[in-house]
Amino acid sequence: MERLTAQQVYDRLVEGYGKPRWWPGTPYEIMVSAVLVQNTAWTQVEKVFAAWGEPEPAKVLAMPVEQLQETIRPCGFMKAKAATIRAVTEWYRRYGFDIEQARTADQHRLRRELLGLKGIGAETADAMLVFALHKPSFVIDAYTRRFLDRMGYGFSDDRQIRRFFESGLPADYRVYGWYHWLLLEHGKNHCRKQPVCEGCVFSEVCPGRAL
DNA sequence: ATCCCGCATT
DNA sequence: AATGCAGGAT
Repeated sequence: MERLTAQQVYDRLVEGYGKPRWWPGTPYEIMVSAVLVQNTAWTQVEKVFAAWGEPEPAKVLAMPVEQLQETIRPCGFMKAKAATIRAVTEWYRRYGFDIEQARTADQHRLRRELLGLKGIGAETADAMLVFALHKPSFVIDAYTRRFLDRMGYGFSDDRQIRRFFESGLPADYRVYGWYHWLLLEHGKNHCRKQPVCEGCVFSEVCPGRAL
């Protein structure tokens, strides 16, 4: 059975969901919200920023940890996430809190540095790389895995998934970011745990379809 | 595989 | 009362 290429999947997602959106906020907000949203609904992140305003890295480092914990409480895991936000902010300080300076660094070096921070796993690191640091490092999340699994690609680990996307697309961080947003939207609307296959743009080619 | 946390939804 | 949510660490 012939499977769609990464580019064909992308084109079909655009048909289904229209022009992709982008991760909202300033680069530092994006990095902070990437931590806050871990295993947490996006509405909780919005709640935190509505009360917090725009977070500034220098102020975060000057803030007592308990205050930071209280600020992010609605997102859960407050102790762990507060420590991670501090770690990310201290990492950012190495680049003078200057996103342009950080962007001049090598992509794989940045990825290794982020993965070295406690509380930053592959998914969060890649989200930061794409949306804040503008590096083409494909974000692989639970939605992505479930979609590919249902579509019958048969990938057994994230390395294979990464190769599928990164060798099948232009190395453009914008495409990676849009793609991630589209997969997220698809996972929320159709390719859920309990799939909603009516109206899915992949329904004729998906072996996992439930019709 | 299991536990971690807070909040919305059902 | 139970489940689920842009995960990560052990």
